[in-house]
Amino acid sequence: MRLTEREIVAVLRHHHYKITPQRRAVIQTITAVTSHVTPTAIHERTHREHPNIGLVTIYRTLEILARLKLICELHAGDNCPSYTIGTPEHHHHLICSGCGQVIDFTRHDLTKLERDLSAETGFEIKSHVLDFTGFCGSCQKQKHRTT
Amino acid sequence: MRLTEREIVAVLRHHHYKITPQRRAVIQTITAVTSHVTPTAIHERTHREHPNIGLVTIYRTLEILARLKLICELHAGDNCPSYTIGTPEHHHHLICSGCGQVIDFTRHDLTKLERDLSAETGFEIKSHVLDFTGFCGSCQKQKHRTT
DNA sequence: AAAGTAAATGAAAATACTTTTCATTTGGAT
DNA sequence: ATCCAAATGAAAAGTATTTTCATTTACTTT
Ligand SMILES: [Mn+2]
Ligand SMILES: [Mn+2]
Ligand SMILES: [Zn+2]
Ligand SMILES: [Zn+2]
Repeated sequence: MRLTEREIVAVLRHHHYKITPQRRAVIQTITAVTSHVTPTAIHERTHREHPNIGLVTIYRTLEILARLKLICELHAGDNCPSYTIGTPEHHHHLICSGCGQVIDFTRHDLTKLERDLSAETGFEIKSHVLDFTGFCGSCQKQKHRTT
Repeated sequence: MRLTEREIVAVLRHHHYKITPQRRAVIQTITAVTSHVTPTAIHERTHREHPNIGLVTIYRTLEILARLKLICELHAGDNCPSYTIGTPEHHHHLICSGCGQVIDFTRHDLTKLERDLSAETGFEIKSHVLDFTGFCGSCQKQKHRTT
């Protein structure tokens, strides 16, 4: 269900963005990683293979990918600075406050609520965010330990 | 339905926080304002009456109030830097991308979904965020204007 | 009422994150 | 092969937030 590097590149081409080695490298990093990661983390990973890619390029590339909805931007309560991942289709999140892991889920349809709210308030609703926060199994155990 | 300065002060007392003039001032500002505002905006407003309150104190006070769930922290997509307001009880948001206005609503119960997710993933779910984004009535009109 | 003390404050410095600027390079069209 | 707008990266600038630490103060204990 996740987009491949190929597909992402195709979308960029279609929007007349140039396919540079740097952009390819960022896309590779993102598609390779399964978790939500920060711009800095993406830079570090990409930097390994591509030693002189600048952090600025990471920011610029992420901005494009996010605008085209090719990646998912996450603003989680605590570690807010916008997070991203390689799962583009609409989904919701389950975030562990302990270890930071993020589980995506697609369950739950909010279109009815959306329609009702729209009718009541006159808003034209474009999108929504539904994120749950808590503690994953192993983080719960850790909390109960004395050491 | 919103907490009063009195009530907030009482909760702080109950948690053994000292009631300083600075904290009172911040609480006054927040309870007086009906919209979500940034730490800097809170500082500016509070500063008028209390000319030498430091921005640090605003941050520190907001952190306490948020932890005690006395204010609502908002991380909206675009203007992320954590926003706050004086409506403490659990609610959801309708955010206008045009003018930044935020409407709170309490409708929609997510406890069933929460229970299901918890059972499936083993997560102990503590809270959730449900925010809708779009354009309010007047911002839609503005978009359609030619000037 | 006075004293004592841990908590709170604010100025300044440190840190962190993100955007802007601009000279140089380069992808892809012609 | 040539051309040029788009892209890049180093550096600087702009913001946001946290830490440090000397000083003050709210509140408890006399
Ligand atoms: Mn996601
Ligand atoms: Mn709110
Ligand atoms: Zn965890
Ligand atoms: Zn609006």
